[in-house]
Amino acid sequence: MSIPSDLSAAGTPTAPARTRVAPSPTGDPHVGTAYMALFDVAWARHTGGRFVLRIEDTDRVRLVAGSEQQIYESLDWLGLRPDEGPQTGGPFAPYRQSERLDTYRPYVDRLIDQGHAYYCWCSAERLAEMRAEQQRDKSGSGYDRLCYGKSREERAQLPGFTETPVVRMLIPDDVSLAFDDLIRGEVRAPRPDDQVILKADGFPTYHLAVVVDDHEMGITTVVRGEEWISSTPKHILLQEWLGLPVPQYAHMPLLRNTDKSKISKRRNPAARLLWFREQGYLPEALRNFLQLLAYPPVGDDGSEIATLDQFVDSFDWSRVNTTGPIFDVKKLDWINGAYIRAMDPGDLADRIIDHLVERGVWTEPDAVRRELVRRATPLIQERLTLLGEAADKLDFLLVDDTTLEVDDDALEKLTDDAARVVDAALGVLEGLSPWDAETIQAALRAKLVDDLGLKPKVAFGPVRVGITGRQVSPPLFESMDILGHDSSLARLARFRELL
RNA sequence: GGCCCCGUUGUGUAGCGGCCUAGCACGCUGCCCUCUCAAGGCAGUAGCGCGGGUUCGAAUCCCGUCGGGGCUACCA
Repeated sequence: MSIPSDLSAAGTPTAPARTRVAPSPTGDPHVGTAYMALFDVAWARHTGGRFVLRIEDTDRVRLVAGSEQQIYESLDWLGLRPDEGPQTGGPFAPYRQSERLDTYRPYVDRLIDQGHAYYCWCSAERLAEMRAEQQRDKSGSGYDRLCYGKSREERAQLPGFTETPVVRMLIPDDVSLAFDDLIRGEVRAPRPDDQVILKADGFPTYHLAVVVDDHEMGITTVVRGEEWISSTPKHILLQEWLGLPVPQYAHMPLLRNTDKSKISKRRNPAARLLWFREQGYLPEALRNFLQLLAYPPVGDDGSEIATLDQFVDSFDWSRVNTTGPIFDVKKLDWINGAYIRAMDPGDLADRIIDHLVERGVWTEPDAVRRELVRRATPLIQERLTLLGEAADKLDFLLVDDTTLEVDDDALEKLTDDAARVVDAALGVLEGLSPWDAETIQAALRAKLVDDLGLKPKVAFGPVRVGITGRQVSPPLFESMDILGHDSSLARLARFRELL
């Protein structure tokens, strides 16, 4: 018998963690945000802590209206609602960086006073030229500190001057480049440039803002993507200069496109978090899938199907992989199907309706129609991968007998027996009672299979096409049951004329 | 280019020096079941990037190499 792996952890209580996810409202929310949020939630709940949402809207140029709202909605949809954030509030409000401008300025002034930061009046053009030159010479990159140690007046004499200055960090020669990572252990990062921390428009850059806000909001564990490893020394430096505690860092592996590049909306539609909802994925399934990326299964007996609670209970940073997983939706499809199969049919029917109405495929169904869908849902439940597929599978039940279209393909594939079969079926079905799946099947089987000696496949094929218009459909007899005696007969009679 | 990070079947993972003739799941293929399609059951397919060490023994440790990725913005 194996020993629970978290036995030792259970003995050493961990202090409640405060984690945060900090997306930028610069477009449709990204799957990466959900991925980070999931691990944030896992750690926060595992330790009895809190999960915070902070909106990082310091890039005024790339700001996209409405995307902040979408962030809330998609996080809620996924069941990862933050404990604190702009929409829920909390003790450290405001949770939107654009509303916290006053808090950053004093930190900047302190850094300038201490000599750790300096003004820079270099124009964008000069900076661009400088970089181009460094490219050519293959000389070291980074700001050349032209402005360092100069007053505004002194600098104004030199070319490439601009009126509105930025503030830069003065990276010392002995910056510490190594830090501890919860997932990777000791990590070494590249030597940073004299990074801008305050932009000309008065907004802080990410680097200053995260450090200040993470501190002000009491964040203890920073969970973010691997792409931030190279920036971490800057953040730690700022924390040291400012005398702030250094939080624990957990740099998650990057989700990737099939070509192994960092997942992007350009190359992968699934990079858009909203895409999953549009496609008809269940939020529980997506969450379960995300939980499997760069992390071993945590379900019973190692099952990959597992609840959030199971994930939370067994959560351990050391189990997070360092390799960036390729985001392949195939597995998600299977998981989604598994969740659909496990649902209560009534709930599933409601979800199907909601989804289809939301997508504009169906109009809001009336009571009769809704009941029809509820009755038919069990027939398609184990045949669904995505919610949206229900429309196509249920269509034949929702259409009038006279408007039911018969697939040309299905028609062509019928054998010469078809007319004979339909006639026989019509005959035996005419006065059939009671009208239920079992009786229908028994009657049809007795007549077509036993009497006419047809193979079941050949016998029921034409009936299926007549009833559903397709070669492939939900179970035939149950479908006829739901359709009712009159509709079924009407369809077969009408179909007979096509033969 | 420079600096970092990473490298187990097609994909997600297990493996933390002997239990590995490398396990599981998805996918794919075949068979069974069967009113079609699914679901389910069974079987099969395919992997430790490469080369050196260390060791009695390496997927597991070290070095190199190759490959992939990230960063290198007044974007996050």
